[in-house]
Amino acid sequence: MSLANAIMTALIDEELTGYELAKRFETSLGFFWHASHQQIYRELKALTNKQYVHPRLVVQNGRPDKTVYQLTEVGQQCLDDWIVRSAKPRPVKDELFIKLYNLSSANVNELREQVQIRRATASSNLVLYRRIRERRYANPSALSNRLRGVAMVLDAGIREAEATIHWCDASLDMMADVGAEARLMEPNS
Amino acid sequence: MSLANAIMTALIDEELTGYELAKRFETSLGFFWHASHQQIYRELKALTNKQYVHPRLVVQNGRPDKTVYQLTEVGQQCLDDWIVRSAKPRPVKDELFIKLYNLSSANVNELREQVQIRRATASSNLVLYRRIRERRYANPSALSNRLRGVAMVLDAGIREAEATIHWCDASLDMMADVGAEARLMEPNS
DNA sequence: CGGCACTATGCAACAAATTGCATAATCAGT
DNA sequence: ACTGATTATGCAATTTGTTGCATAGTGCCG
Repeated sequence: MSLANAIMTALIDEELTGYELAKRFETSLGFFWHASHQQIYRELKALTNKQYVHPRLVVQNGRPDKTVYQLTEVGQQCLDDWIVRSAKPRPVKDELFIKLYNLSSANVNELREQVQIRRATASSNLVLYRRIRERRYANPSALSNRLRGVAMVLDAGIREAEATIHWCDASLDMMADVGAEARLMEPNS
Repeated sequence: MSLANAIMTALIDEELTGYELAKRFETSLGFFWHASHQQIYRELKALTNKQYVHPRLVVQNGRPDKTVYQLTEVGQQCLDDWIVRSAKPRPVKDELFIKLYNLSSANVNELREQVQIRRATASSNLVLYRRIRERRYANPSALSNRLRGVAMVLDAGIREAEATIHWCDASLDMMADVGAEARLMEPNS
């Protein structure tokens, strides 16, 4: 149900097409909630059936027509109700952690590489988030309530990226001398 | 596929029943990957079909018999192959973030509460993780390769919990004066 | 001795998410 | 004129995850 609410959130202050929504989920909103275009189109259909959003066909010259969706009163109401209900804890699912549970001299090089990739991703996210913050959320107390919430989420992204970078560095240190312990106790290799 | 690999990881150094696996996913392993018992039983069946694990019936006196699973050679091989392949980035899915995108004077109290809950959870995780680290992973350089990997994951948990706590505190500050902005611009409320 | 929690397993139905494919138009570059 | 990227939409199949239920024995508490 969260996806439905994420979509409705994106529709609060602008009408969007499925495609544009998918774009949002690749950039801004998508930093904190991911969804593919297939999910979005499917969900939009479901939301339309429930009358939570209203589709409007926009005829275009030359290119194929498109459908923009706007949030309805009922949709807004339902979103508001959802917001005040208790949020599920963030699910923990990180493949890399499972892999690290299997750290050995045989795979340490590949795992090191994967940690480096993670670091690079976090690092470029951090640059991006910081830039956004400077441009639009530099002074939180001057923001409207809604933008303040967005600033909080952005702040979470920044802190998480920072923590990830530090963790990667510490982990790379710890992996530096893995390999000394040869596979002596595993005669079958 | 990650669930399969998480299960096989848990089976590396002990035979376990489905039930015992489910326990692991509620505690140790479960701090970093969640799975319900239904998922586990289903996956164990699939793994058995693929010959990645081998079931062994243990007849019990009095209580019903149980089935313990052990990792096979093929399973181990397949796990090893998976480990060195690139890990998917950690999926971002946090309901609370979507809710915060909708911060307003109408819901600030409920959202504040939800942030407090999040803080409390992170805080008790932190205590737990730190205790585990002190007891078993205090001196990382003395650890075997495998345990070193586990220590890294634990470290990630600790850092994430710390970052979450700090974020919650900062957010609660930011939410302190939300509400001043009345809903003057929303006449329909 | 009655009830409740825990061990132990599993089905069925459903919801959510992923993967792969398919269409079809526009626009920029070679 | 051809190629490939981008806009724009969607189906179908599969996998993954959730919810609710069902069974059945054991052991503890009052």
